[in-house]
Amino acid sequence: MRESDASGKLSSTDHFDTEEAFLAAYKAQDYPKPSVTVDLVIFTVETTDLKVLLIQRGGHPFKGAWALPGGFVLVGDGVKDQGEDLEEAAHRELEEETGLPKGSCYLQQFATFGEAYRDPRTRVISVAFFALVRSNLMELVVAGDDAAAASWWSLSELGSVPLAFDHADILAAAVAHLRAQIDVSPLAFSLVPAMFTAAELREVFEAVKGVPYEATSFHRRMRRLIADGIIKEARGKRRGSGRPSTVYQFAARETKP
Amino acid sequence: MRESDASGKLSSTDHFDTEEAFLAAYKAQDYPKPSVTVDLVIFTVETTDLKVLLIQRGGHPFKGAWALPGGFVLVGDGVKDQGEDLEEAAHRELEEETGLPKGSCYLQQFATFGEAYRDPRTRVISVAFFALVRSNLMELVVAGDDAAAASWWSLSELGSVPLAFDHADILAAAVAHLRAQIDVSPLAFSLVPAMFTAAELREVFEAVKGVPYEATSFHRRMRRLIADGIIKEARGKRRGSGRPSTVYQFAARETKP
DNA sequence: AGAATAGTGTCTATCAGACACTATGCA
DNA sequence: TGCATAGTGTCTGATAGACACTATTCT
Repeated sequence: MRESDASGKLSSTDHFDTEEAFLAAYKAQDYPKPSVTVDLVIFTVETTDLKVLLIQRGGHPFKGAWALPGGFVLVGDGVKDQGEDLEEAAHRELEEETGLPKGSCYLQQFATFGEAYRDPRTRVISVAFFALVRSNLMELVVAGDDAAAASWWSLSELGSVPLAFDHADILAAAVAHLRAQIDVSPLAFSLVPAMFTAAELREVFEAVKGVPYEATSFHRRMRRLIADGIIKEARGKRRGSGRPSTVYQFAARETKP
Repeated sequence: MRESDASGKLSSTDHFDTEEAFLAAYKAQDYPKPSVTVDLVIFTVETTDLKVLLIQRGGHPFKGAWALPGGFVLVGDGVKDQGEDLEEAAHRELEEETGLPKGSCYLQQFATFGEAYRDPRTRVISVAFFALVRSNLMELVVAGDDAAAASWWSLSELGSVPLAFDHADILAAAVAHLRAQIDVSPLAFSLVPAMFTAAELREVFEAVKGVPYEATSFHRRMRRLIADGIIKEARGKRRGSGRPSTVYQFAARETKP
């Protein structure tokens, strides 16, 4: 079956001697293709709560329902111009929906959702990304150039809100990925401001994992992060209602002397 | 931009009162769409070596080069018939390429590769899966109904073999996912026969991680797996050139009494 | 008996939770 | 001085590596 035009390769090509000759003669066939979108699960942490940005749909289907931001991957004409990379599409949608420019947020693909009939209109395959917005940037998020409303939702209050399409599944998968990765990756540093205290970093872990962390064990963790060169102390102290706290910064950029 | 037909939603829909009315009137638009394929990284472990199944391409582009098995996702007409799920497509390709029926192998999506120009012909977005073949089933793998050669390659010998398309990247990502997940998931039990010894399971970990494991610590791990109800002892002993070894089996199906 | 493989006991190092304790600011 | 928050010291329990030791089969 693979060698047939319908499911194997794009066309019968064995009679071309060189790859150049083949490509020059190649014409894209017109078999049915799915639409491909990127969907974004945009996270932030505010007051020990993990929050996600949703938009309210203005049109059918699922008119009025809340949904993940997203949009189509632009593929050009598919031959001379193959369009934008998936990451480019995700960054473009992130900026369109939130106003946050590329580079201000961590963005990572985590799964692809392509079940038949997940969109009632036509076959749509959606590559899902999660974005991490530092808590101090959360305020800057505007509704985008979209007429629809955009707002931050706590995960806890989302239990009773039906989301459009299979977006509840996508959101659940994103949370699972974030929870699994935060202990073995520097993801947490993308959810705190560039300068942060031990308590702020701990609150990020608590919000993501949904369980309290021992402040004392967490200080040990901070000391190990310093010993390993992952973070370092920054100048100054953060003053609050008690003893001023040490301020840290992520050190990954300075590890190369 | 999202509200325009080209990049926002599939069509302007705000003038429909109900979702049913909208769907009845909906016609798929004809914007450029990418081709979508599934690619398979099929792993097995033989004699402490992690191996992957590759096929040799019979046509351009990359004629003669070794590549991951894969093929197009069938999407029907995209409206009344939206075609097969991504997992179905992966299972279908696995059976076509190896003769291994659905259910005999573990299959999991791990990433999607959609960079522009990764296929010189046209825009192709590929959802990558890895499959785990039990070592005792490895022999049953036939070349499939494809004329091209299929053979198992050790990861170590693949360093000098250039793969087609971006398949070297896909393979590297698959190995990274497998390595990261094997310690925190039951994946290893899909790489050994249904009945296995401690040494066989240990060899799977060694092959996947690429480092030797202490046999003594590994026995402790077996005892904990039994205590946690993950595995259980099977009847009989495996006889070899030394003391016969205990035989174990995965217990996940029997945890519910 | 000796080789070969399976499996245990025990010491040690590492790390997390628990909790008592000290440190340093503010009102 | 009392309160609030930051941060340390230390005990305990769980787990991995190292290694000496025992167990069971084959030749």
